[in-house]
Amino acid sequence: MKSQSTESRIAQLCIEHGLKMTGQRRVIARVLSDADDHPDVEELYRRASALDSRISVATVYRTVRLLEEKGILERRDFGGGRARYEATEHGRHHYHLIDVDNGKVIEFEDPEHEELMRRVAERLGFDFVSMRLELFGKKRPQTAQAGKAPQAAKRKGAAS
Amino acid sequence: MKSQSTESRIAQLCIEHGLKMTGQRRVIARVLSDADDHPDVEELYRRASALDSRISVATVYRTVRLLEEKGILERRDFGGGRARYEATEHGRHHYHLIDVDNGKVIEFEDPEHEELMRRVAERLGFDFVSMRLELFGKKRPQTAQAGKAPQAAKRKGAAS
DNA sequence: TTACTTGCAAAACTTTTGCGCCACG
DNA sequence: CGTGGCGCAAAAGTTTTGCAAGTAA
Repeated sequence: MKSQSTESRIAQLCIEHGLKMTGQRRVIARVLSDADDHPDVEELYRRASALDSRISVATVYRTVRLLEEKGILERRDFGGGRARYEATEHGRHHYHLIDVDNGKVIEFEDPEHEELMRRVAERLGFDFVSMRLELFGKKRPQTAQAGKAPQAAKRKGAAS
Repeated sequence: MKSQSTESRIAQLCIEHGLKMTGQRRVIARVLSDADDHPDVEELYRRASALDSRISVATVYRTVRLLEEKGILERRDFGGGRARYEATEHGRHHYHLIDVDNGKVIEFEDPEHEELMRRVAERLGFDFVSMRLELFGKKRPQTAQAGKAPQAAKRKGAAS
């Protein structure tokens, strides 16, 4: 039985990967564990700073890069010029539908998908490591869904 | 019957979209039409310059951005820090498998896929605009396929 | 003609890094 | 204690932009 801990889920993974757990990493790990969206570095820095002001943005960059290399995080590009991050999922994957009119991100699942991709990788002689799937769409006018001031997505700085 | 033209395929699309066809755009359009890989701006600039030296990199940036907005090009992120471009395909889509050990990109098809994604978009109340699918994998040692000096992929500057 | 496009160079941004100090293990 | 991490500020790298001049339609 695994002893319960006060560490966040991601902090646990860091430990399992043999990383030195500094105060800063613990804070960043908690922020990442609590996030249910796709923050960029600037946003992670903002949230981490709120918990502990002794954190620099350079450390956030170094940490997300490290965690990505360890496979704990995955980097996404939703087209706002900044990389965005979310925890790697094992098993139940989800994907992203980006509304091209406002940059909003909607998550969706598609259970068959990963198995499909594993087979593709295998057919090509590769072991599956990870994947990204981004779907871009335009909200359909349609059913009693009044337009909510559709504003063109700026190129820099899209939303969650 | 469509009259045959000396314009490249992409140049034709530019015209159909009502874009003013300058000499620079024609050259860039030709380079893009001829490319069967995924060049970044620097590479496009290199190829375009070889055809006509009176082109600046700023114009390449402006042009790919314009063509992406028109839906003529699609931007890709294969993790080298620079955006890469390829012509939008209608119908027979292809996807990308990136070898995590050396950054090489392998294309593959998966005919069911687009239809699958169209249905997902529809289910969520969106019209399908485009999609990206990137698969990351590690070459399987296996069958009489001797290792070809697997060198870790640098973070900046991956290959074709 | 006239609005749009280009080249050039500077600016804007995101991300990485060198260095001296600090802290986890 | 020693190796590795941190903050700071500078550097590096990519992409955008202001402006004056040129060009397609």
